[in-house]
Amino acid sequence: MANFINMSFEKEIKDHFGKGHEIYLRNISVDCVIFGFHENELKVLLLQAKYAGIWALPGGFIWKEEHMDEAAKRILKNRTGLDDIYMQQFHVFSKPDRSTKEINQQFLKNVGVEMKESWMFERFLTVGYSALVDFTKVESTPDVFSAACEWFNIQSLPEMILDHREILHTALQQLQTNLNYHPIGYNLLQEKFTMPELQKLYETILNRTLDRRNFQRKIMATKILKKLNEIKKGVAHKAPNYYKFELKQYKKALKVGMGFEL
Amino acid sequence: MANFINMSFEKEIKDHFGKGHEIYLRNISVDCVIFGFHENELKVLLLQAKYAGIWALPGGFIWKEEHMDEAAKRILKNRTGLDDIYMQQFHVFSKPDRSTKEINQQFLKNVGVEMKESWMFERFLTVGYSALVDFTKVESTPDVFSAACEWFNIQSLPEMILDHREILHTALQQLQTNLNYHPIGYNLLQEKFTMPELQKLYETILNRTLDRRNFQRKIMATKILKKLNEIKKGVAHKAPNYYKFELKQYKKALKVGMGFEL
DNA sequence: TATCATTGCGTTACTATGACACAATGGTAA
DNA sequence: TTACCATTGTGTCATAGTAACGCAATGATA
Repeated sequence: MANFINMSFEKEIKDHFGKGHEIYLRNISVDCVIFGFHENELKVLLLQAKYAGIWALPGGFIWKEEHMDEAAKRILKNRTGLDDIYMQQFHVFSKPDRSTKEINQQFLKNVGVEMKESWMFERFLTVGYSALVDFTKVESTPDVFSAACEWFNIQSLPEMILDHREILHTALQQLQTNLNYHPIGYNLLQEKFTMPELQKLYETILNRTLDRRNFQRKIMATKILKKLNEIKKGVAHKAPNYYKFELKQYKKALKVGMGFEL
Repeated sequence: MANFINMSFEKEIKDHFGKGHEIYLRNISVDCVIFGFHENELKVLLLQAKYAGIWALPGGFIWKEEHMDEAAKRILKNRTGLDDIYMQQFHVFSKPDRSTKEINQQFLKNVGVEMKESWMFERFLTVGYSALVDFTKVESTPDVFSAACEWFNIQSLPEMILDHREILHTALQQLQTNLNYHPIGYNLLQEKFTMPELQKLYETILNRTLDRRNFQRKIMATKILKKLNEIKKGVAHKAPNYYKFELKQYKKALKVGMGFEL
């Protein structure tokens, strides 16, 4: 009945539940809210728990000798294939009943593994990290506990485990707040893009419309954009110009702030 | 040689190092940056490690069934006697070398306790919390590991363990940033206060002077203050008016923001 | 060649902000 | 008693930033 792949999977699960505490810090996990932007919609990457159907944020644990930021980047890399993405911790979630004990026990039962004690049955604090990535560059890959890894529109989310809905909501709020003080878009858009595309990104995140002309004036005032000598083709109306980010100014604005409100 | 007090202390230490992991979450601690304001100076409350002389932020651990916010409040209460203070987590510090192993081993040696293994020798992530308290209401009390608990002027800090200097610095920066968007002073000042007093508080935190007249105009525009029908007496010049906070508006502004920059 | 949605650039009124002036106050010193 | 003075309360003004809106240019499509 058990084939090679299942044997390997079973061993992996046994190792993780039985010996994970030897390589990971205890009682702490990291959960990542990975935002993407596609077809004028803000998306978030979720994992579907095996045997359960319910969805969860991509998460993981911190190696005993690893910086937490590195753990978050490792998780991002494993789920999306992406490197070098700016990630930000935004909150620690610490309700006393944050335990996946029942879910994990059910999971082990379904897998056919018996285990009475496990570090995975204990309570976990989780540190929320957020990332903004290029939707088109992501090769979404489920982890060992998950059956699927998919993008969801922020407006139509599925049922999620524990407090993951709250974590996601907090990340979104923080993103909206930061929008006024920090530039955005470098990881979310293609290298060259038009002004209406950038504006749509802002409007989607803020969930409100912005005045086209004022938006352009303010963005250009920050000098984070360079107007390219190139025009979009094949549109049934006046063709918009292409822009790209001035990385130097962009990174400066990330630190110092933009100095205006939208 | 050992008297009753020392016996009790020794037992407490043995329990903490030997069995603390039975009641606390592992690998996580909480450190509190407690700000006070006195004589136009911004102060911070620090503990002096026994037998070492070096100083540290008041900190502690999270009970297995306790919300992290409650743990932070418990620590604040134990060090200051204060209840009902708004505390905010502001960052998680997670460098891989965050371990007090050597310090703790030296401490045990000084106390005369032998212990080869302890959860206290492991690496700790720490969650930074900040609080603003009324300097005059604080009854500072050292914890069991500390010889002293004292206020320090933010401008003249002593040597501090681990990354506590960095934690403090981060808290201060966050405080300065938040000042533009959230009201401050409710816990830091007496119930009634004058406009120059409030302005001094802002100036001290921001570390720059503000225009007296513009400051008044902006603060009053937020409606978080109520002008009292009372004037300060015994000053050798024009007597300033007293004000108090309108708690309802104040709390609203805490959530929504102030809507201006200083 | 006219149409049309959309873009690029510009204008105007209004509001918030920084800088500063001046009179009022009430204890202090001549 | 009176002049003095540091400090407070209130107001003004020039400027910069913001929201709201106008209009011509563009280029594929009908």
